[in-house]
Amino acid sequence: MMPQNLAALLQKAQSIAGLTFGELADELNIPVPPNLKRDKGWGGMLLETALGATAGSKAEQDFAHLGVELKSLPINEQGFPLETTFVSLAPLTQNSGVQWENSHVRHKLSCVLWIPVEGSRHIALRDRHIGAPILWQPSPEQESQLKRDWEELMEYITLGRLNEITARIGEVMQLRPKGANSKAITKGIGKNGEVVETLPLGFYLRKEFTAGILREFLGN
DNA sequence: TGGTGATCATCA
DNA sequence: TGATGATCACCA
Repeated sequence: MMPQNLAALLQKAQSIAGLTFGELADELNIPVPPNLKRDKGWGGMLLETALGATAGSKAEQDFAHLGVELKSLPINEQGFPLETTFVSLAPLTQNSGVQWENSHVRHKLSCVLWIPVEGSRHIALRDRHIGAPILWQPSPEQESQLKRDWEELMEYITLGRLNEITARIGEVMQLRPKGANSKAITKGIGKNGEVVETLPLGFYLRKEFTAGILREFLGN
C-alpha cells in the first residue's frame, strides 16, 4: 500500500480527489463518526490510510522515504482555511544550538502534500469532499518568513520568557498550547535559567499563510 | 509524557 | 464572529 515513489503517491492522491469522506471511508471499511468533536484527527487519519501512510505516532514525515509530509487542510466555501495548521511540538528544553536549518519545523515543512478538504460544519462529515492534492515546497520568501518567526519564537523559549508567549507573536507562524488539556505539563526554561513546569507548545501555521499556498497553486 | 492526527468553543 | 487557548483520541 505504501507508495514507492512520488509519482505513485501523487497519482493515488489525485485518484481520491473528488470523493467524499463517506465514499472513501466506505471503500476502506472505516466507520464515519457523527462529527469531529471526539475524533478531531479523523479526516487526517482517513487520508493517511487511503494514501498508504503508516498510521500511528512517529516523529517523522509521513512518507519519510519520499521526504513528504501529508497534511489535510479544511477550507470553507471560498476556499479559505478554516483552521490553523499544526506543524510540530516546540522544543522547550535542550534546545541550545538548535538553528532554523536543523529545526523540526523546517524539516516538516520542506515538502508537504496538502489535501484541501471541505470543512464547513454545516456539511455532514460524510458528505465533505476531498480536494485535489498540492505538492508544495516553501519558496525562498516563504522560508524566510518561517525562519524569522521561528527565530523570534524560539528566542522567547530559550530566554526563559515562556510566560510572555502569546499566539499573537509571529507573522505567519505562532506558538499555541498543544496537549491533552491545560493541565498537561512539560519542562521549560524559566526567567533565571531554571527548569520550570509549563504547558507544551506547538508551532502552528496561520490561516493566511496556508491560504497563500492554496492561492499560488490554484492560480489566484 | 510526548508524539501523531487535528478541531472545538469560549471570549474579547 | 474569529482567534486564542483548550481539548479529544490514540499510540509507544
